[in-house]
Amino acid sequence: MSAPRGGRTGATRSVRTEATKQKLFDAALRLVGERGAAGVTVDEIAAEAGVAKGTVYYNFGSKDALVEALLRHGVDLLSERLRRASVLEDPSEALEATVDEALGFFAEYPSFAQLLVSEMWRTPGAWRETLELLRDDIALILRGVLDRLAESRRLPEGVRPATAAAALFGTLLVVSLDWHVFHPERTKEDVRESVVVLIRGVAGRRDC
Amino acid sequence: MSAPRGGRTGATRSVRTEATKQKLFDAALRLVGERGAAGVTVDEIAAEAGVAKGTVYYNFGSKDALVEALLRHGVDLLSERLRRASVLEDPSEALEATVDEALGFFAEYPSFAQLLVSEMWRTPGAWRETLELLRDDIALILRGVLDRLAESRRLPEGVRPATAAAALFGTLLVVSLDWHVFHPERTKEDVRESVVVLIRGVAGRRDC
DNA sequence: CTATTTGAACTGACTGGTCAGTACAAAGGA
DNA sequence: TCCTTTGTACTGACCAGTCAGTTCAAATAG
Repeated sequence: MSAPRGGRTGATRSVRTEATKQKLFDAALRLVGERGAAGVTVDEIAAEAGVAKGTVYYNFGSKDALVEALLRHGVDLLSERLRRASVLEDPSEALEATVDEALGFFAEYPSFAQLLVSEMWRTPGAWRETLELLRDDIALILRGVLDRLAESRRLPEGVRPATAAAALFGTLLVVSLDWHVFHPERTKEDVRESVVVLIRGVAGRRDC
Repeated sequence: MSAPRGGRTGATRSVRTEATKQKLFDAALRLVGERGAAGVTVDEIAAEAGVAKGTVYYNFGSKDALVEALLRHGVDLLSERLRRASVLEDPSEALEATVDEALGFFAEYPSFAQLLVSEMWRTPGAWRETLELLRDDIALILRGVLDRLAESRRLPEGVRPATAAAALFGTLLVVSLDWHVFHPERTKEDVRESVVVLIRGVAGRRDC
């Protein structure tokens, strides 16, 4: 993750800092995901991380900056995984692998899904700019898969990849959240299977 | 919409009150949708509605109660419209009409879509119970359409209506929000068309 | 090898401001 | 007459951000 700050001693510097930042990330993600950025106090985050309040400001400068770092970090992780899955040779396989990665990621970091869904479409918002970037990042990856799918005629005539990408993202996000919040008893395989079957319906091999 | 508070005098009660409540709903919906419930003050809502702060408390009792009323009111409106569309004779037509209504509703009340998306999957949350009810309300309607679709073999083998319902809701919500927030230049017809085409892909007539 | 210095990392009490909710006297309206 | 609204003033809790001071590991000096 982010390189050590401009320090001169280059070497092992900031092993401590990096650990602290990680603790703060974990704590902040959990709390902010559950109760929203505005619903959590810096004191709570610090307490949850087992760190003094000043440390938050030492490391991130402000509450907003902490949340922004959280968003970037999470999306970087997600897009990395999606990107890797999305380049599989066969477009259909790539789509399924991408869906798989997204579900896996949201299952692994449900709080991030909550944070994302609750901040992504806020209109003025402290993170407009960042969020726009992040959105484009994900959208581009999904569009890539869908474009290739369209090229090999595996998408119904007339479907716009851009719309399909938004729809796919919405589906993945909402299915994951619904699973986590309202049906935690369902297994990952079960959810995965339902979504994949569903998506094959629209983007399956056209072999009938 | 929601009946006057436990009033005794039944009759013409609250013509004025109803107007005041409506002004508060409109103002609160706009502000809360944009900045989130925690990001808006009661003073702002009162000012936006052109009403004294005390009036908010006279009519709703608390900020939380106001937001809860807002959620209920909005979902009542939405589910009413969806329900009406969902009972069309032909399942495919019912699905398309339902999609149409949902997109229309979210286009008409984008702030409600924002409020919903940012509160729906919050885990402890002041409105857990209410939101759970609301979610079931919508989910049931969508499931109804999809079940009928499955009965008439227009859904791919193995698709679970419950998952499909969540997916559909996620698609509608996210496509609407993306349209409103990131692509406001697109026309309603254009968006509608792309979604309908997309959905026909998975739930179209199996006539190949 | 021991003593001293340096500075990044961290601490937590404190401040200034914000905001939900209350109080209440004085209208206005049916 | 009673229900509703207004406007203003107030309270008490809460909270983002600050800052003077502490800790400690590594660098430097003797």
